[in-house]
Amino acid sequence: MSVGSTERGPRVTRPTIVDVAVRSGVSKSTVSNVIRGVSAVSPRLRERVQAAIAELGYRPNGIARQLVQRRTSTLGLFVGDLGNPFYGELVKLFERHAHLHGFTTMVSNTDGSSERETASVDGFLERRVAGLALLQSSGDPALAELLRLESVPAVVVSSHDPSFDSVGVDEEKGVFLAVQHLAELGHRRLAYVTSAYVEERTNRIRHASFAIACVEHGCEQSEPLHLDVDAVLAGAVPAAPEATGFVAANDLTAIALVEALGRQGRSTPDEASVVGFDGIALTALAGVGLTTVAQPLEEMARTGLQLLLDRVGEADGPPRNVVLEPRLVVRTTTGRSGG
Amino acid sequence: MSVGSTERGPRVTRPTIVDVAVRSGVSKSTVSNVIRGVSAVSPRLRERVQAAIAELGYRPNGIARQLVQRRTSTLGLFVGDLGNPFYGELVKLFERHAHLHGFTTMVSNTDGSSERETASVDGFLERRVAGLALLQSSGDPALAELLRLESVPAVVVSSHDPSFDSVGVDEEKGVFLAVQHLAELGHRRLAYVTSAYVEERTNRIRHASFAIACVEHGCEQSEPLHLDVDAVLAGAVPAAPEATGFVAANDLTAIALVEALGRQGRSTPDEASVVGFDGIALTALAGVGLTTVAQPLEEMARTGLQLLLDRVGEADGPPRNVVLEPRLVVRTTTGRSGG
DNA sequence: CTGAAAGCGCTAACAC
DNA sequence: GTGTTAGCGCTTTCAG
Repeated sequence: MSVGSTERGPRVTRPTIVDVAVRSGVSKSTVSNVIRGVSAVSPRLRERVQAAIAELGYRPNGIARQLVQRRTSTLGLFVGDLGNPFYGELVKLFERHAHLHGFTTMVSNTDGSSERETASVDGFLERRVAGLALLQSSGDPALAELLRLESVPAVVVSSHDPSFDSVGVDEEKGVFLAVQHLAELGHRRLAYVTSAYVEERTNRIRHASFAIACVEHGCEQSEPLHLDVDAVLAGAVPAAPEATGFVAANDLTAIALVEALGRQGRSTPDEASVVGFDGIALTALAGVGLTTVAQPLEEMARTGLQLLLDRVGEADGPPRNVVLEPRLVVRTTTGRSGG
Repeated sequence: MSVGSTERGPRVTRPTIVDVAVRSGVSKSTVSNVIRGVSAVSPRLRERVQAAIAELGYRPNGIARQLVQRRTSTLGLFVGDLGNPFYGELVKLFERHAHLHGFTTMVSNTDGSSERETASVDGFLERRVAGLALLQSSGDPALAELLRLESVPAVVVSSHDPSFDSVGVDEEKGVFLAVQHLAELGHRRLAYVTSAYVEERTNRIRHASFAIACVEHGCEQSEPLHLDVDAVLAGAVPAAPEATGFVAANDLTAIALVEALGRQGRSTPDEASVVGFDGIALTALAGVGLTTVAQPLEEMARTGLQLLLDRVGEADGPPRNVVLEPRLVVRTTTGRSGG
């Protein structure tokens, strides 16, 4: 028989539903009924129970509930780098919506490592999460295979994956907008720039889209550049291709590129134009003024959660892949070719 | 009697420890023993059990385990704004260390709202988190009172709170370094700048420290400025005091300030010098080159987790408050007064 | 070294 | 309406 402390305040063992039942002179079920607000309980009893709950400082044990219900209201989130404001913002929005639906989120920062991913999946699965959201993943096929095997609801957010439910922007369109913008400004020689801060699959599709868009706009493609962002942060001055227009795989890479070009004496937008991808709010500020292809973060988070909750709610059927529209935001890192 | 599916692959009901026991012809306890790796189990049985586990694709149910053990290995994290890279980075580091210690983290983004905080505490408490980390909090005394009442281990990270275990930087020292730097550059008229993106308690202490440091360095204080960062992001041109040196309450505010000053035709560092606080990596890039007071994030996360785990491990005693050293990072938003 | 049995705190039939 | 009962899947004495 559990006792708990009769007084509120620091306690060793928390009061249980039985304590509440005893104190209010009713059965466990009645207490349970008032807690859950189901099946009519007479006002008198309800009041007594609520009083006992307040006096005891009782809090339902969610663990026990989850065990008996054989389901949790916990979602597992994978993100590559929370230090990237794009993902920080995305996690924040996703968590906000999840909270609105009564779900709590567990976060795993994977640093893009598939070992870390796998380890976290194990943890999440043992904790019986209701579903998983991959805000950024290593793309390791073993992960997809594992999730399918375990048949846990999962959604890919901010990227595309035909084998999962997913929501992301129209990558081709986004890159197209960037190239079109540069072409209209008179740039004829363009270069694609990526870095370790870009998810590999995303990088591939953006790069491919870049190549296509260049052809469509009659632009010449320079050698693509793989920028070492950390080195730039540390003060290095990496070489960059001789293009006048640059399309970066994401904003983080773009601002590092602007910095790197600056150190070579190639200032934006006079000597070079740079377009980013993501739409990080910060990039609007402090001399950055990055021209970029913005993703509809809010809508992405909302849609991603919805897709996931649909699956959690047993929805069946083939994967649904939602494609959102990107938007070009012109600021000050792009200008007419040749000044 | 639970059955589960005998084949691996999509399943409705997962195999339990009983399924494993039956399949390997041993008792539940023996299976439990091999899972937990405790109490010597004969190699033969262990092998049989492990084979059954693999064949069934069995995964221990953490929920059941947590229930019977009456404790979880889950930590609750409060953060005001994950979109602020400072906190994104902090959460990432904290989660990393927690993971290393076998803990999983649940995140709640509070937007500094104490209602949201309270709602999340309820959720966390029902889920019986082992401990709570406040990476940023509204400072609402009701929250502190609630946590004390519930006697849940808690730690405040990146800020100070005598009523909790906490780890943060020496705020006075940090602001002192900023003011000293400006004074040495010949600035005699200084202004303190804050915004809605600064935790209130942190703001108060930094502002107070600023006042003291100004006196110590014989500087004049202009009217403090409360900057509307979102308005700046949206393109507004807010007025700023006539000082030549500015100390911002954090980096986000600082870069918005640099931008706002720029729009008034007061470029940094020529017409005005700005010092931030936090040390967000991004501020090193792309024309920002923010001079700032950097906080030792990694050490903060590590120490914070350690303090928390000590409490989770029943450690008793008065609150421990760890104070870390801030470091001035001079970049390009500060220069000699008058050019 | 292995197994049987008693719960952890709660929900969800099913009786009363 | 309200109480009784049988578990959810696991750990943990305690016998054998």
